[in-house]
Amino acid sequence: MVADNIRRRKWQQNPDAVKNNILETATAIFAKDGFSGARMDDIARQTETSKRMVYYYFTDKKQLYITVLEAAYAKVRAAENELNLEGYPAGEALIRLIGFTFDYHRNHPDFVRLIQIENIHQARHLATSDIISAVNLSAIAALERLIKRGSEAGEFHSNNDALELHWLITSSCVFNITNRASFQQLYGANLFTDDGQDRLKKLIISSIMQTVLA
Amino acid sequence: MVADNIRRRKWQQNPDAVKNNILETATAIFAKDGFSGARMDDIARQTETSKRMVYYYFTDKKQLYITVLEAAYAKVRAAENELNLEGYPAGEALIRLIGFTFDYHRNHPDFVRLIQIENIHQARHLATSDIISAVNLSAIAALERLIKRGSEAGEFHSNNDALELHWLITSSCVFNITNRASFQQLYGANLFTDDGQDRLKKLIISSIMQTVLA
Amino acid sequence: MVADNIRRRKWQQNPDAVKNNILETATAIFAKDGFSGARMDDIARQTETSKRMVYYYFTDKKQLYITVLEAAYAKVRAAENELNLEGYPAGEALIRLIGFTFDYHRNHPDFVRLIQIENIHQARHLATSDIISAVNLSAIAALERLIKRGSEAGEFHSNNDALELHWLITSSCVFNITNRASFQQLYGANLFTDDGQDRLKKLIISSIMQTVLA
Amino acid sequence: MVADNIRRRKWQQNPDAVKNNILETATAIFAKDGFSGARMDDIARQTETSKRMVYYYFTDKKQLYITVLEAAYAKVRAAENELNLEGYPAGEALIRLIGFTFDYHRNHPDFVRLIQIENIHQARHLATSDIISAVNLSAIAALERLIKRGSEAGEFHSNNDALELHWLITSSCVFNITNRASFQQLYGANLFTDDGQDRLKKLIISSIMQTVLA
DNA sequence: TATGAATGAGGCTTCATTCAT
DNA sequence: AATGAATGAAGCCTCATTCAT
Repeated sequence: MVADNIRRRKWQQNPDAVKNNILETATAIFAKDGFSGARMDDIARQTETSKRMVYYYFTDKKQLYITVLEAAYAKVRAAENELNLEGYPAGEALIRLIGFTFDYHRNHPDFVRLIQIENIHQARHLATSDIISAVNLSAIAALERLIKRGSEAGEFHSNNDALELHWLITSSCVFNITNRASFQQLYGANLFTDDGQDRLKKLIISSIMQTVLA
Repeated sequence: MVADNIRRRKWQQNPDAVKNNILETATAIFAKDGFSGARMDDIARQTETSKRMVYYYFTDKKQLYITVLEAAYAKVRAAENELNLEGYPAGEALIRLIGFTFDYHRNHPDFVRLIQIENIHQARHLATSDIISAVNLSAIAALERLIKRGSEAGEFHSNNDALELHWLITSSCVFNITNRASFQQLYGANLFTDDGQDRLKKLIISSIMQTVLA
Repeated sequence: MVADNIRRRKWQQNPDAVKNNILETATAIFAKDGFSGARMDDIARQTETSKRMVYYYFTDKKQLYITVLEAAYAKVRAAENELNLEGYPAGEALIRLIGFTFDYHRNHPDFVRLIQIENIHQARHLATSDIISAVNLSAIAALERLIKRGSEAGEFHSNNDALELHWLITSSCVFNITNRASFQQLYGANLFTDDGQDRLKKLIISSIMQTVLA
Repeated sequence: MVADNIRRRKWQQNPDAVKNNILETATAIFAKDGFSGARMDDIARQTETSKRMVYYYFTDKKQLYITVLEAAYAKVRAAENELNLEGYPAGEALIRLIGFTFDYHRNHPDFVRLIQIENIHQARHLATSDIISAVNLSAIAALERLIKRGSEAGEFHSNNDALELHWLITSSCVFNITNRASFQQLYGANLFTDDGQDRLKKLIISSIMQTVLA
């Protein structure tokens, strides 16, 4: 606002700042309006640069969208790495992982919405991104190690499947965000207050832990 | 050409058939491409009538979309009524309900996708539809009765909340459809074969039943 | 100019007139500016309809260009059919053919320019048009029959090749138009007055006839 | 990277090399895509320098194009000087000139294509170039001397006009290149094999010599 | 009720060029 | 002499919708 021109200058010759600024704006708008619904003009306008710059750095709408998607996934990985599941007994580690997953999705609704949008488009863009596969496979691998640890320690029963478990955990955590609007519309806001969310988190943890434990 | 004309004439006598035809086509296309992604031209072309008729009967894109949504919800209600949960002991009834919910979503992916799309648009259109609220509230009421029965019979513990339970059941069943594309893309198709789906269904049932049972 | 609205109405519901109007305008502009140089906006503006109509009937710039090209070729065929070479002794028929070719190109500079443009683009669009091949092969066939007649009558020597002859005739007639601008620029306008053109026509006829005659 | 820097430095010491490099690249691209079709970005990218240098040395697209055109013409002049027609009897000299013209155009398709492009743009840029006129007038002068020699020697008849003859020779030689793409597309590649080209060259020589000789 | 023709507004993208260093 | 970043103007095309019959 203050001295728009000066701010412009600041961007100039600072490609990464410009790119990040565009990416953040685009993330919000794609998450809000979907791929087709998003307008390149809107994105550009909410950016601190020009429409031309969006194309300069991201080529076209589709590339921009893919980059947004990749950046969102990269952020999850970063967060997951900080969890340090290896430092806890398997049971506790799993509880932490479920809690983290629940919270992460809750705190990053844009990320969840992007995946949802991607699914509506048959995950066509995911297909072309190596980065994204990598992120996710590493998450499964971590869970596999965790399960193995739990089984060997006698904490977990021996039939747990990492992918299925991941699916089960993710399903509720994702749904919690993706269908919040329709749920709230139909049944009121009770489940989405802080209290309600705590109850749901405990519900998920309890139902999953009982399934996993020996 | 002649055959074509005859078919055309058939429509002319039968407005409801025309409307249904348009509605079915629109359902498929909205489910496939989302609201913004769907093209009125595509819908009209895949219809057995003309574009003008689509507007004649449904006014504009938004109205058409809302009608599609309402029609989808109406179909669920019809299906649920056939379940007759009252005829079984509470535990068995709940297992049947979860199984039904899983299967129903699986068999009606377009319905699920429409709700997803609706959520991406903040359930704005749902808000305007009375039909839809009604359908859902009756589902919760049925579940409440079931839980009460289970508690009274000593089968279920006494702290189960119908809405939370509905949320938990629905979450996995919906996610199973909505995020199938991205899951498959990232982790392969194993979970989505008939076998894989059976395993997931059992997983949900088991995790939920252990949470509910006394 | 007079009652623009009324004229608009006249177009309405008269697709062929609209299409022809667009095609003529587009022919002139593509001939003048080349494919890349031509502006869809210019074409639309010089049309008696709107830009939207151009796309409605011709899909995109490329399709419009191809249609223009095909229409131009179709016109040549129509003209050639009126020549009735069969009605003259071979020698005279050939002289008429050369003269016609010279005059036709001279009178249809847009046609020639279109072919030139097409050549600059490596005749890529010609490749996709069946219509155009057909037109041209029939021209060669006619020349072949003419040569055969001339040989059998002893008028022509027996080694004439239709395709080579066609090439030789066409080369000068085409060049006369395509390189007129640069020639005139460099050597003045003398060759392109009516007199000059008559001299050139005679020169071509004489040089070719001497080559063909026995 | 290191090697790249070294190469860059080499240019820095050698402006003419940079200019030539740009000019050659630009020649090829203008010849391939026409004026409007050529992209400054493409030219710059295929260059061994940067886009900025293109503008630094050649101001803008139009100037670059004109310079390309002039450079192409300059090269023809150099070639023609090596012909030394004066050393042969007029008839033989003319045959050599036709052959040379045919071959030269065939060996310099880019040059021919540039002129073609120039003609499509009404030779507007040629108009502004003194260099180019000079080149061409000297060609006519040489032919004039040749004809005069032939007439005086009784080899040629006395009505030959240098400009018309130049036009006749050039027409086929130019057309051979400019319309090769469309010809090949429509009638196959036979005329453009080495054999085919020899036959065409002989055809031109024969048809022209018969016209010129006494 | 039905239809092919028509359309304004707005979408995405690309161009030649210039700026700050 | 050299460069990567930046840009306004203009290009092509598509959308939901309406009109005349």
